Amino acid sequence: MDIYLYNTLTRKKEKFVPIDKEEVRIYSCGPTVYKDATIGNMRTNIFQDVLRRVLKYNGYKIKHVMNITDVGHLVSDGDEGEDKMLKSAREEKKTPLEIAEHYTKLFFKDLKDLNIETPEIICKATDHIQEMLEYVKKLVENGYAYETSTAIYFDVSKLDKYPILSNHNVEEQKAGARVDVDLEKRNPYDFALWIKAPENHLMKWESPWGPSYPGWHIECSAMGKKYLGEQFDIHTGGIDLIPTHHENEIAQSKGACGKIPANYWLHGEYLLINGGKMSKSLGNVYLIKDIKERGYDPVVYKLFCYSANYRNKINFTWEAIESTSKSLERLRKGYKIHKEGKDELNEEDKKNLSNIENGFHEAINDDMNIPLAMSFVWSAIRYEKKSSKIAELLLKFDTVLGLEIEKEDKNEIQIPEEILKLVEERNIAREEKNWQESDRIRDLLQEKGYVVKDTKEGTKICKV
RNA sequence: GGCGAUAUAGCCAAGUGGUAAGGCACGAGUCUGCAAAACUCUGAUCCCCGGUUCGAAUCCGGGUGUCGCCUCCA
Repeated sequence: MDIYLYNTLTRKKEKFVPIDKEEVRIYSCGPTVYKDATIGNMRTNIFQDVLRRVLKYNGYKIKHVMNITDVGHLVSDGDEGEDKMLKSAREEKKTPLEIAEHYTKLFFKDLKDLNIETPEIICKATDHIQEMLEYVKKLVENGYAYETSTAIYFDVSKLDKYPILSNHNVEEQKAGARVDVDLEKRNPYDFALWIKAPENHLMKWESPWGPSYPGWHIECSAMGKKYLGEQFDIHTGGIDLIPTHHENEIAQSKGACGKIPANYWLHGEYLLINGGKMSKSLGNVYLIKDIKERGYDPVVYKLFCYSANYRNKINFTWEAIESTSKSLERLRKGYKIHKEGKDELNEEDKKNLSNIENGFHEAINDDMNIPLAMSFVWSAIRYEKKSSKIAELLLKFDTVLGLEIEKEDKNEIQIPEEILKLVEERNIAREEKNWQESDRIRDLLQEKGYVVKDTKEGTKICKV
């Protein structure tokens, strides 16, 4: 079955044809490890993970590279300002290395919590200084870069076309150019490839231009080329990377190798908080940690992201998380019921299930239409006959969704002795039809944070 | 000001020419001593106006609203 992906380069949904028939090569722009990753960042990681899983579902092998930016990402893209790593190091009174290690660790913890697969290759910018330097030298040799008193700049006017991903008009922007113009820059859109380090700069390396450090965009070009070659299949990132980072990455590749590095450019839309932007000043920046602290399985957040297409904005509210939490619980329970189901499936059932499977496959192959795919998952869950065959199908779907559908409800385990004793007392009262006493104990349990459910299989208890 | 996105039931949302997937909530029912849970059932003609068409949520034109980017940001 063909796969279709929306390509930012052409602004169209295109049939996906990999360079290599068996292995798909993907590059994803990873985190700048100077602060906590937000749930917004994680939305992008979730979409990238779904992409991997969909490709695998279709039988492809994956070679997926993700970078860790631990140097070179400046506070301002005007190439003024401080390196983000250094700023955090100063503020937290740690070394840049400590900062990077700390936040890298937290980042991978989030990925694990969300059941996101780790890319095959994780590469740190600071481990590839030589590759980046070579890349810059190449750009200078090819006539695409020039030196100023502060940095080596990329000359965008040397390209046949500069903004090719985004539509902004360079000429018009020039007219309204900002005040803090670097007079040594030839064009307003020229960006720094390599930056000369001031005297006391913490992170710097020897180079033909003296002690210096890389610009933000060069790492992805250099590492992408090293691990995936001059041209690979898919490049992903958040939508905000389109006008600066990815535009500049393409510029660099065209200058150094004469080609656009990836055939398909996929971008994940933003997550909104209560209908607006997530920002520190509004105090609405949430982390995966916050979701856990409210007692939700982090995977709930992942399922929440599945309610909309990755190319549409999605609005985060705690109400939505609560609603999604119920959905996840029902999915997992539904799976369990099928797993233990003993119904025989006839030809008719097999045909129905085959239709569900096809519908799911078509949906995920259509530019990862997960919301539509989920409707087929629900059809399987709610299928009237209960059979382990359906459970197997659900597990197959979960290789794409990664919802840990087979995970048992934690609440049914680990109930304290004291609580179990009260439940026992209540059951005795119920047997004696002493409803007053049994209801009293039920209220007491409620106060202690537990809810009882009297099912046919006996009384069950779980945390509120 | 420039660029872009979006407007579908109470909420989230799929659907881009043939009479509206799915999830959550609400309501009804089954079950239960009651309750909860579970299960079943139930709801929209698609922002407004005009046009194209046998036929439009879906195409075209105009309008209105919301949001994002253009400075760092996934």
